[in-house]
Amino acid sequence: MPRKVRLRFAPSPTGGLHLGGVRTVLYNYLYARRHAGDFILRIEDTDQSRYVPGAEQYIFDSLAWCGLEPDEGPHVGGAYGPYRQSERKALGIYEKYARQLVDQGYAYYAFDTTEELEAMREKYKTAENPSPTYNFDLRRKMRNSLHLPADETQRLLAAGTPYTIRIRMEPNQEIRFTDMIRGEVVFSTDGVDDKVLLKADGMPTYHLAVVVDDHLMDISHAFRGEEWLPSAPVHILLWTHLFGIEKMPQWAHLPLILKPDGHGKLSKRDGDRLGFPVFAMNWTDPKTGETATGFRETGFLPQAFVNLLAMLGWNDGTGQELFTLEELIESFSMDRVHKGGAKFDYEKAKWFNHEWIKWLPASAFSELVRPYFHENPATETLAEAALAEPDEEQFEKVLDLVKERCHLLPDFVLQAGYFFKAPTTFDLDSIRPKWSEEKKVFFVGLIRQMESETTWEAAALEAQFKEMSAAKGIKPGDLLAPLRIMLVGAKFGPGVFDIASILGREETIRRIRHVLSIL
RNA sequence: GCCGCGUUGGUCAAUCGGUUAAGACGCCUCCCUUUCACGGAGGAAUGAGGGGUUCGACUCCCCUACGCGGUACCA
Repeated sequence: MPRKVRLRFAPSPTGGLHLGGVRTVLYNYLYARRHAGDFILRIEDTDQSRYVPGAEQYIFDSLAWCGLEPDEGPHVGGAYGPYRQSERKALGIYEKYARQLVDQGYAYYAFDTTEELEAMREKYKTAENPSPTYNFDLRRKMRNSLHLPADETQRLLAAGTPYTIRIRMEPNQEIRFTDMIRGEVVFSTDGVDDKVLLKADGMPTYHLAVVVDDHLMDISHAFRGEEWLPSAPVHILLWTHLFGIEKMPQWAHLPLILKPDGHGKLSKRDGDRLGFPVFAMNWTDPKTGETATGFRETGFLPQAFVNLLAMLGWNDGTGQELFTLEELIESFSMDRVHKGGAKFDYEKAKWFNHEWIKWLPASAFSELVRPYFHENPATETLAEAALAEPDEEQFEKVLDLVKERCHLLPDFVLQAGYFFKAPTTFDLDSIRPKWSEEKKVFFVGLIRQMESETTWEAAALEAQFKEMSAAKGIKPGDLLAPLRIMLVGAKFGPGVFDIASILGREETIRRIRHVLSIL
């Protein structure tokens, strides 16, 4: 029987979830769904010093916003819980395996203090080797159960001396594995240090925890960021010693998302510096109180956010760029994931959002747009009041009319705002140079005509307008611009008669009168 | 320093030994539109460098350069 496909996303609750993190979630999620498997969320909170309150909830909320919700996790439960490593530690899960490794001779006790380790690095640092590691060579000079007399080790243990458990890396061995993206990857154990497996506080490090939990949770595929590639040999050895290499999940190390300018991984600071979001949602650091803006609050549609992330490192080979989540699930495959990192391009990101706004009916996002209009100041007239609190149908009609002009949700405020609140500033400079008494007379006549108009449809309004301008011998174009500025305040927006028809008779006349009075 | 992973236009990228080296974003020109957009047509712009292998390399191999990642009792 083929193995059940099970993937996990395993973040540390240390802060906001950024682009790269969400993309890792997405690829795990897509692969799981593509193969009718399970998608699990596991919280790796083994570093108590870096734990940030609220970060875990933030992760749940971000996944929910993106529509990438796990089948199992701390907040939804599941058959493989608990899903927080701090809780699993309390159950003694990790310690048991760490002891087993010591008993088997694959790991050992190390009693070195932080100060001693620092001293060691300082002492053995040279120009050729700026960062000496605790490895097969240097461990001989340290205080551990491999090189201390047996009775001394016993004495230290009995005395309750704090210790860590380190993996014992034997030199000169080749470790290889097949990465789903990179193919065969080979390491020599010479370059790998004796990683700490169990910390002095009893918590496992990532290295031990990831192997133990992936096994216990029956994970079949593990996709993570490329920054983990160098520690893969440790994980492979652990799998070999503990559970058997044949049970190891298939690994894939995802390319990094890079800064748009310069070089390096995209970080939270780049967003502020370059003026675009890097987090899924707004994230306020509880310690500093600083808020980093999110894609959600910037006005991205979750569908667009997921879509653009998917394309950052993957494509289906056909040239298609716009995908729904369902389509992504349908066509996603790991062998089309890139090896090289991708620089994030905010302009392209906005293009994705624009495409999604154009593509979706306004009913799909009107609830997301409404809040942006709520800081509308008090209205002055009855007609305006009615516009300020439009019914859903009217509101969506307006959004559909202007959506092709909007890249981000807040753009609707400018593009649709004049429908609900009369403009307060007018581009009169575009009218005045060509303004004349004759035109004024025309508009006065237009108002009179409008007052007696029986229908209020765009087409009829336009026909009537042209008829009148012809009668006066004025080119319609010379009258259209002023009319637009009267209704909108500036030169943008859909057809003027579409606007007038939505504004309604009373409001349209009111706006024409107003501008006439200040001209 | 050492180890690992990368390198096609400004950016995202197709190509899986033979193409005039797609497409998209952005930029520019024109058309449509008596506004702004949308839409349409077109344009500028790419295989890091050097060796091989081959009848033939963007594609395979080696070297160099460059970039990135790692080198913690952080993940």
